[in-house]
Amino acid sequence: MFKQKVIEVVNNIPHGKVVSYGQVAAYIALPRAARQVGWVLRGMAGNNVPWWRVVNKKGVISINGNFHADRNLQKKLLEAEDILVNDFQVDMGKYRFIASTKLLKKLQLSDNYIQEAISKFSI
DNA sequence: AACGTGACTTATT
DNA sequence: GAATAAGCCACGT
Repeated sequence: MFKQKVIEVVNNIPHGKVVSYGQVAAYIALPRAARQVGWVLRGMAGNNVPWWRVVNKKGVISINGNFHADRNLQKKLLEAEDILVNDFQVDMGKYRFIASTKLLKKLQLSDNYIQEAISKFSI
């Protein structure tokens, strides 16, 4: 299930780190399903999922005053993990979490795809 | 089955 | 850079 995989990836983001939607999508072998990642996360508020560690590619909090969740809450949660949030933006170069090959293997990705996925988001 | 909707991304101008 | 356009795909109607 798409939803389950998203949850698994998000649950593996360490404290104090963030990932982008596209990153999560790439980690579940659907590199172009970034929107759906957000769609899943939309329903995750209140669950035991660190949804606030997911931001868009620029490191900006992608919530725009929706009623589901608000960006001030996300900002607050990030800051609670010692992540600097400046004008709803975090420094991706500093805080981006790069998945380990171990984790990606666990997600049943092929070896060559793993290399691709990792290099894509590395500096 | 068809269509609209995005907590997105990429390419183009 | 900003604005635009076009992909993208799970999901509800």
